Amino acid sequence: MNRIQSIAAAGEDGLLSADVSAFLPFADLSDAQLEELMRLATVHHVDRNKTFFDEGDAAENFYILLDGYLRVGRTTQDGDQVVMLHVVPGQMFGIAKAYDSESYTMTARAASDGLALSWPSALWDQFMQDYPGFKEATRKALGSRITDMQDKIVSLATAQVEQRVAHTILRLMKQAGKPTEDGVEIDFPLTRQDISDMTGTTLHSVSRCLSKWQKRGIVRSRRRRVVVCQPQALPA
Amino acid sequence: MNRIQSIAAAGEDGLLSADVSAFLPFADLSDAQLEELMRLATVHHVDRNKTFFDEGDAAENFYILLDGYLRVGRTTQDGDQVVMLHVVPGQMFGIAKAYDSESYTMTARAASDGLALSWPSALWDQFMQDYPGFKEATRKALGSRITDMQDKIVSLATAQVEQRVAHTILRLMKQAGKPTEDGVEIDFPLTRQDISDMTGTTLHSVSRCLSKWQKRGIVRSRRRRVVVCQPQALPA
DNA sequence: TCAGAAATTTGATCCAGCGCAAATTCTTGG
DNA sequence: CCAAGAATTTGCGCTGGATCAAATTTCTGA
Repeated sequence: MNRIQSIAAAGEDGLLSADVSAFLPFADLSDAQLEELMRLATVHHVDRNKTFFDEGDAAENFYILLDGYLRVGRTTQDGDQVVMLHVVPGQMFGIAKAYDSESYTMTARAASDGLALSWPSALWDQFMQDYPGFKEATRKALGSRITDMQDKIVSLATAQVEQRVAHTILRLMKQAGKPTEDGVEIDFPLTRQDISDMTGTTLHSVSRCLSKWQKRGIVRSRRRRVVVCQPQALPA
Repeated sequence: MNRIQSIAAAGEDGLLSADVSAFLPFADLSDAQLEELMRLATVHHVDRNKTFFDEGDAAENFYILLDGYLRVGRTTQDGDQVVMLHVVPGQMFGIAKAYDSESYTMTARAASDGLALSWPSALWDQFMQDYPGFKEATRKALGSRITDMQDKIVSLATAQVEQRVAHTILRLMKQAGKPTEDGVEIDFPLTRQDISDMTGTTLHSVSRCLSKWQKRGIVRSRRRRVVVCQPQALPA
């Protein structure tokens, strides 16, 4: 049984698009280890706009995203969404255990239909010990989150709306860009409202930015889709 | 030789105000371990507004603050300071190693004259292994930083200037408040400019907030000093 | 003790971007 | 294929807060 098959078997799902052993946390494991890993895993399919977990929930599991994209963020009392980070395939999420938290501090929502594996948080310390890549991957995940959040704070504190939207588009393009004939397309459904939730502005302002840039040929966007044609022409 | 003396000896400084063994990272160590710890440590005195390290510097050391307060943040191309977090005595800082970074991502500046110990980053993994409290303290430190940064992002993305300033004052009061006859004083020099660097606004707007609140008896502030008289009366 | 620097206050003006409203376009389930 | 919902665009007026300017207060070092 090869590795992809072992995942597939665990998930009763012949169509998994990713090979978990290719992901850093579980690199360099024996087939026996991988089988054990998969035996303990739970497979989650989550439809677009549904959540894997909500802020405040007890942190019962930690996850790895196999396919799809997630928006992770908070909701304020008056209903504003604030999206703090995106998760792309191969990344861990729901890793409250990594920083001593008993419950999730954010909500993880599928931006496109999502497929993930999870393990009970009780296994966290064991994974940290047993799987060499796991500790490493955790460090890297924390590092990229912290620097992303720092960037976001600087941006919110000092940049104008246009620049914040531009930076966000560029980051998404790098994280989840797919080359097309006339530019790089962001590979999941992305509304004006989504972008405004990421940048602390309104969907109206985002729409105005995109319209302006489209007139200049910098981007091409349609409903839920954004293609970046001239990345270097985006402001600042 | 008691513990305080062992620190003092290491620093050729008879006046250290803190006992490092009382700090979580080094709790429950033997005297022999503490002496070894201190033998490897470097003592740093840093004047107000001077830095322990600057963003981009190679992360050669990690630190524990013994006395004073630090502002940790970034400077943008056009000179804006953005302060992301404060460090109070007993906390670790400069812990780039905890999240897989080769260089410091922020500048650590003394808000009041600062006293800290540092160790070479090469010792990080050894400390994580040998000192039971160290791993624990690292997790907690990462956790509180991440949640603080999340709060800050939500605040910047959704709250008005007044609320952001109020939240910041309250947080500083909790972290570094000293009771006085007519309220809780923030225990380090804090200018209007400093507060605006923390809240993504201008010193003028901060001054207007404080003036208004002072008229209502909510705060009492003078040059570089802020006393909170009625915390519950601050907006939101 | 005094001069200059640093910090604060306050007024006046202006504009980026929010809130609101309405029309339009795109998508989907029945 | 159509109806209803979802997403987007665009115009307009208003305001929170930035920017500019200047006076005042507080502190520090010579």
